[in-house]
Amino acid sequence: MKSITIKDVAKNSKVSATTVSRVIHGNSKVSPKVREKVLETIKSLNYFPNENARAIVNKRTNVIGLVLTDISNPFYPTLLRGIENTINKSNFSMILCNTDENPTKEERFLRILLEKRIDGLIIVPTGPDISFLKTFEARNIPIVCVDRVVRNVETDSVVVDNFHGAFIATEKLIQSSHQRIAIIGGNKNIFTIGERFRGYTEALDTHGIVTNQDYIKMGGFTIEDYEQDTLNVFSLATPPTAVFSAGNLSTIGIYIALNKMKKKIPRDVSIVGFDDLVWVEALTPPLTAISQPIYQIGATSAQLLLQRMLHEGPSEKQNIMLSTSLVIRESC
Amino acid sequence: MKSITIKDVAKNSKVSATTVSRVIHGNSKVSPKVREKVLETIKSLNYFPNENARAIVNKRTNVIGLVLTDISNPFYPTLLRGIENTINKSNFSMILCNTDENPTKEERFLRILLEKRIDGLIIVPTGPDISFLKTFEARNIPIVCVDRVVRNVETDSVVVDNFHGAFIATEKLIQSSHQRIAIIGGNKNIFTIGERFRGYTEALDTHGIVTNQDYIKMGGFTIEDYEQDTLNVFSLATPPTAVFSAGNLSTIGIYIALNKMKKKIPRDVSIVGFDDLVWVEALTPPLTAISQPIYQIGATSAQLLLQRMLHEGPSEKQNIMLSTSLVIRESC
DNA sequence: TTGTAAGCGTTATCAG
DNA sequence: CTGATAACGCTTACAA
Repeated sequence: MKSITIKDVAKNSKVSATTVSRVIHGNSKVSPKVREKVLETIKSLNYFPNENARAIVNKRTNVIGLVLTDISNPFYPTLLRGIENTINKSNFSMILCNTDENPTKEERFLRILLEKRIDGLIIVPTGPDISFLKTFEARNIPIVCVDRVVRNVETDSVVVDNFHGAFIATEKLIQSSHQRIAIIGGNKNIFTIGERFRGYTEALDTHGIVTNQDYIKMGGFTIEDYEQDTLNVFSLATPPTAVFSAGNLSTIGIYIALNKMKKKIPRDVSIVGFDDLVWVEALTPPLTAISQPIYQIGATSAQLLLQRMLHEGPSEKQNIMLSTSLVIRESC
Repeated sequence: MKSITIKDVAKNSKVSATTVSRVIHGNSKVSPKVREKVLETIKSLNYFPNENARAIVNKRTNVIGLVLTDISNPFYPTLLRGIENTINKSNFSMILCNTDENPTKEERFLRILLEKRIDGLIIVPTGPDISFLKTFEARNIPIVCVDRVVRNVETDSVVVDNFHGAFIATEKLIQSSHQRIAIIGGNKNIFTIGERFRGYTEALDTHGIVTNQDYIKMGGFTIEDYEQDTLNVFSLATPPTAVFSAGNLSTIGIYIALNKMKKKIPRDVSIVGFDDLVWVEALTPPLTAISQPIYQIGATSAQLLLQRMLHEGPSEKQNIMLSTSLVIRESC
């Protein structure tokens, strides 16, 4: 099954491969007649240039890698669209990899991406030290960290002010005169979650509320975990009167548990959640939530990456922090 | 900035490039000593083979294309994971493209994927006639259609029994002694939605209920559309007593609208929805829903594609239809 | 077991 | 404006 190459087009058009190549990208001068003819046979032969061959001579693949933890987390699809819509304008494609927070998987993916010679990388790193990124750096392949940062190599980055978001979320609860405020969320070792936990603690501190260790349920992973955490914390002798949900999955678990316990929101329990996703408005009552500019996070990181890949923009690394806002609904 | 190539490794190991090549994929015989030496210098030079160069000689990229409408639709992330986890085992990577139901975008992506010489394609086609797929077919690039099918080329496919799912959903409502049943959903021209609409109609027919055109709100696109549709249909002089939500976005709109109208579910209105996503259980009350084996749809299509790419399995195209099930909760 | 040389599909250089 | 020719990084006969 011989594939049609530029030579076939050349032969059929009675010109050289060079000429065909020229009409294809259209930079160089080619006589109108010849161009016409070539275009014609390209069509008739149904010829499509081989990007891999191109890549090897141009040292450029027009592909970027997107490495994130799990596209199933409702945060990511919007992020991805922000990235994709931005890079598409410059004709880049994207290879997607899900690490599931597993550094081994992550390294394997990075290796594959490197071998495919991607032009740039956008990554939500599993941890603060990704040694393989050194290899990218050494080859001058631009890296943008999103949502989390890395400390062993200097990269551009786009994150959100998780600390402040959590702070105002917790403060909102305090201002609604709550004193016994629980926090339910995932693993604190994850950068964003750690920041949110800090924000929660700081808000309590600022308002002179002593943190009750029993009200801290950090370390869940699945919705079921969060559901159980909620059940547990509200079964305490002195249960909290409010809860800050540090992530979107925990919000689901909390609502499920509270529904099962027949607790009315906000009468019995107030809630503020992190992440304002489409379905939180369908909850009863609609969730008061911290909203992140998710799409924009994606678009911004893609812009940063494009700048680097096209060698535009400043040479110093940029570290952008976008801000969050509180969307008040009826759960608090 | 010269990149390190196989020749550098060869030179530094005092062997030929051929030998290096051999130790890299490990098929051919190489003396242990030489192998050792080569491996060593590969490490010390931090050499990584160039997959593009490889691709051009092997006529194989180890990349597949995944073309879907919009990863933001909560149906897709799970589908994607089913695909990814399956192809990763065979060391394939995936380029993701979102068409937004736009045939022009779709064609552009397909062209790009073709030029990148992907080994296989998984696609949720925007419509029933995607002419560009002919080009893939002509080049023997395997295609698997997911969730929807195409009629102008023969492909493997994996779909779900949308008709039957909608049928039993509607029937469930009827069996709860509803007669005035509305349907709210997206554009009927989309294969899956059309099938669901058929299922709804057929169920009514079967049970001798005449369909009331006023109860049919098909054509929404955004959550706001569905919210408005709900508002409208329940403002009718003789409003329905139940509603079948033909998609997950419509479910969100319906709950929002019903909440606003202070309608109690299921006391005032019963609901059955299509798609059993994680958050439907957090709704009040939890949604009775048609569940699709989303992950499995993905995994199955990836398996089909792998078979073709590795030239295993039967030569006749396979058209697989997976079944749905009704998950009963409290909204009906 | 190892190496030489040709070839994969492009593009860039340099003459003409 | 057009065409040889070399080069990109790798693999695979074919020889040795």
